[in-house]
Amino acid sequence: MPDHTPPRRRLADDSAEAPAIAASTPLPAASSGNGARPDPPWGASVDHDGLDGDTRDAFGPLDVRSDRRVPEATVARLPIYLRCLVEVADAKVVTISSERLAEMAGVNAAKVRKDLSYLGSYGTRGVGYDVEYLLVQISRVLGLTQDWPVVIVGIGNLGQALANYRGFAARGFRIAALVDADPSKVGESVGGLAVRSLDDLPEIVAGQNVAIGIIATPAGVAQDVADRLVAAGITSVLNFAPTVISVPPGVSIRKVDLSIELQILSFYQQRRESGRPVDDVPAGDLPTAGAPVEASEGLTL
Amino acid sequence: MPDHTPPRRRLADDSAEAPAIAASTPLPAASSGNGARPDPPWGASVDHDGLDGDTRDAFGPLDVRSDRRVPEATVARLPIYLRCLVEVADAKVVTISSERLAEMAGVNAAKVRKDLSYLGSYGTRGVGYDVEYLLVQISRVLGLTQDWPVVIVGIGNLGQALANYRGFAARGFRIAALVDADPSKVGESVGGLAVRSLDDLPEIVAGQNVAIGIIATPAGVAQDVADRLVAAGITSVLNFAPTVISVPPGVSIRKVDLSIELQILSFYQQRRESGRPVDDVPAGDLPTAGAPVEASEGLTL
DNA sequence: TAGATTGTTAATCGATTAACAATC
DNA sequence: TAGATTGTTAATCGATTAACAATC
Repeated sequence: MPDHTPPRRRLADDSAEAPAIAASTPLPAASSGNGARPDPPWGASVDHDGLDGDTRDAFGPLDVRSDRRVPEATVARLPIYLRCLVEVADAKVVTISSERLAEMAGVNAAKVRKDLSYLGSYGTRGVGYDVEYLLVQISRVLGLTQDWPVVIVGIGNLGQALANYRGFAARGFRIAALVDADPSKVGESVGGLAVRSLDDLPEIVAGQNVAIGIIATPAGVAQDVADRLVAAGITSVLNFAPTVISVPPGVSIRKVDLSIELQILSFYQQRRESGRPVDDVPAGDLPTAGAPVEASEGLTL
Repeated sequence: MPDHTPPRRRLADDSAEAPAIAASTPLPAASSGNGARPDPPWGASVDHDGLDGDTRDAFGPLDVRSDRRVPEATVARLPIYLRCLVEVADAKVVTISSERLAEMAGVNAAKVRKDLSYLGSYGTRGVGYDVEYLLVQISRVLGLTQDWPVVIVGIGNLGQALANYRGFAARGFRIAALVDADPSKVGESVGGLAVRSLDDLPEIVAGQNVAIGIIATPAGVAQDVADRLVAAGITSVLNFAPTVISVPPGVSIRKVDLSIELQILSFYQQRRESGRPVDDVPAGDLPTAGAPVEASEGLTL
């Protein structure tokens, strides 16, 4: 069986610029022993970007760019792989094949290999991927080796639920502050934090170096809140308000829209009920999965 | 200016099989007068599916299938368009151009036209789309002309927030029941509903004809809950638990994963901070939008 | 060596978008 | 008629996936 040797690394390394792996506990993985990651022979083979051939791509074959472009769809799947890896690491599994990882993540094995290949050559042919090592690499690529303070704006039902959500802290997203426009809410304690005024935003963002803002307000004020967040220096926004908001270039935005998800389900449900062909099962953010995952992580959502 | 006449309809109509437009109030739009929709001349031009040519598609040109295939990406955008239309309808605007709708939805105008063309020819050249009419058509396609009872499983922080979320009912998703496995929670009242036992699931689903289930439990029990939902007869699942769950074919599943969204933001944030080229701004479910939407709908999320 | 499994290629598919004829 | 705007085409782009040579 697999005579496991630490995987070689082929791509140019960008860890020089990347933040050092923090001693804090950014990942659940930290508790499952990621200090013991294999120590691969750095620079064993100093070759270029691996793109040799007719691939339609802007990189010339000599362009050793540390910032390999990672497709958007791949970025969105990396957190899933990470979660699966944490799970198998907790079970003390040392190596994992793309096949098994794919099964757990609910995707195609070829997709897993392709996705991971954007990060570098972290597998070993005939063996698989070293779980701990891959886990650390994905964490690094995702920027999870550092702590990200976040601010939540809008402390209604959802804001409070988010403030109490343990899964954020468990993944290195520390809630730095809760903010609300309603004076009657300011000062109230939620999840161990005192709610602060919307006017304190600039001070909070600057003082605690907050880069990520979460909008959990009613739709009507979401754009205004977004503007204030951006003005205060926030450059990543997660929007839960059921409205489209716009941000200037250079600011990232993602949205989570509860009603929209239900409406999408409604579409496919209706098709089924009216006896239509229902070509494909619908459309998760990720496909329907195929694995009997027996999840661990004691999250009390 | 636009001499507005009711838009013609070109595609084969499938309203024969589709549920009748309910008299209930499935949409906020109901309150803005959608009873007054224009009455287009049905069957004016009886033509086929419009797919004539070399498009790689399974439909033969003579195959008048009522169930036009709507691309997944389009389905995911229809709820956004709908929301924008409700907003302009409330402002008593009668027609809207693809350009304006695109601006509001934060997408490309060509995309709006292409998306809407999958539903039929509901616009009028030189004029635009009749707001109320388009609104009704999108609602119908999405299955929002009927009421969808939903059951929420897991009444923790998030489950309670969801139970109190007014946006669901406002869009025709009636919360039929709240369910939890914890006996100490059963009987408790949340958002005006008594929490029921997980064991009551079959009875609830059958008795109230529930098709959609929402999982808001910890990851560890999510798969088991999904299995029970499916066994009880649920065929659409919205999963908030941070784990991949699998369901049999014929059951739809979508997921909302809070931590994953933050991790994706972290990726792009890190790229920016480390002075990388940051080719593209990241990756919302929908793009970054471009419109100063001043939202209405008084949702108290 | 034989078996296993990666990393990459290339085919294919689906989604996006500019452009423009159709037509109000 | 002139201006506006749709609906559709076709080019392009990005994502998926089977297949297989490389190699452990």
